[in-house]
Amino acid sequence: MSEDFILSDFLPYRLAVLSERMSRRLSVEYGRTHGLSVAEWRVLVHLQRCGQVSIRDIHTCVNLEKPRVSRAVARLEDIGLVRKIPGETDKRLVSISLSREGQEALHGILPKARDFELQLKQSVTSDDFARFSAVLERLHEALDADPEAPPRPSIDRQAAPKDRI
Amino acid sequence: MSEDFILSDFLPYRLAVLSERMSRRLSVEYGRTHGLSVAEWRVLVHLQRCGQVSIRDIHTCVNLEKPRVSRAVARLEDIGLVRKIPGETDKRLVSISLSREGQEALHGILPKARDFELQLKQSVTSDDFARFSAVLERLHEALDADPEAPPRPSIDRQAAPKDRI
DNA sequence: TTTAATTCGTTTCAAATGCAACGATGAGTC
DNA sequence: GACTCATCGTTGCATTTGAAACGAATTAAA
Repeated sequence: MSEDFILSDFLPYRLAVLSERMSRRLSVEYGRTHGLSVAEWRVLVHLQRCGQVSIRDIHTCVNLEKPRVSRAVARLEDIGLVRKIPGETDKRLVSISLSREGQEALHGILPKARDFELQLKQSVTSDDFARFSAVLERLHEALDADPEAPPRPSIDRQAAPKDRI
Repeated sequence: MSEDFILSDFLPYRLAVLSERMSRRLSVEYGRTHGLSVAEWRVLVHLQRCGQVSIRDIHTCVNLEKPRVSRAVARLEDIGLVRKIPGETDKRLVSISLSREGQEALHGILPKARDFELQLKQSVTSDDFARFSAVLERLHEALDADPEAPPRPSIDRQAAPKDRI
């Protein structure tokens, strides 16, 4: 009976294993040196790129649940890496941005993150990596077409100077 | 200043997002219909392939922390999908295996899992997928060489008939 | 304007998580 | 055997998690 199902050949599992391994290795960099969690790391990086944003914006851009973002931002504010000021026009919104300390923390971490990614990328040819990326995109598209699949996070666009909160 | 770091281009993040999305979609199948968690799903599949195994074996094969495996197995036993009998020779070990109900549950789920994977794979050519797999392997190897990275899970080998607990 | 419906961020609460420690068993050494 | 050390699975416990509910603020509809 053709019942054999090999977990280690199963695509979702394989991706999960590699991803968890990679994330855990990366978290050593920002965790041990700065005591940051994955969520906090993502928030910082997003802010570095997008400037002044709302909780909602972070939520939709970095694939984190809203409460998780809220808590991560709260903690980052406690640590002093982030500023949180009430929205001007819309008082529901909160305007979040990097503090100088936050920028400095990122300066300390980003190079290591880059190095780590580079080390990974260098294990394959750039052509292979490009094809690899294309496959990732195709897999996303396959999920996009599946009504049961959760939505794909938005692209983290640099906010246009006038488009900021 | 070349400080721009684009999260959505960052390999670990990209893998995490795709993986989370895929796992979440998949969990709809076994979660909604059978009330299973990711850990429980992995345990069942591993048992289906490897027969009679210990907690330790599951732990090293399916990339789950030991307590998580222990609890997943305990719950699966409560539900009746799994048998748990004390080890014969070594009384520390526990021999875990699928019950008939567990096998039937898998019969209900595995086809859907296969379909889902097939749907994903069909979005790229088989050649592209093979290259993709090769890159995954190379990335694992890069992590293998990194002393800070967590170990890669063991391959889930079908236990030789005589090698079982 | 008043009312209803939405959106934003936070909080609540129950469940999941994972590290560390534990008791129990087994293996190695003397 | 007695003693130490390692391994197995479980449990304690503090933290994290996320779905749902919430109040506040805004928008849409009546």
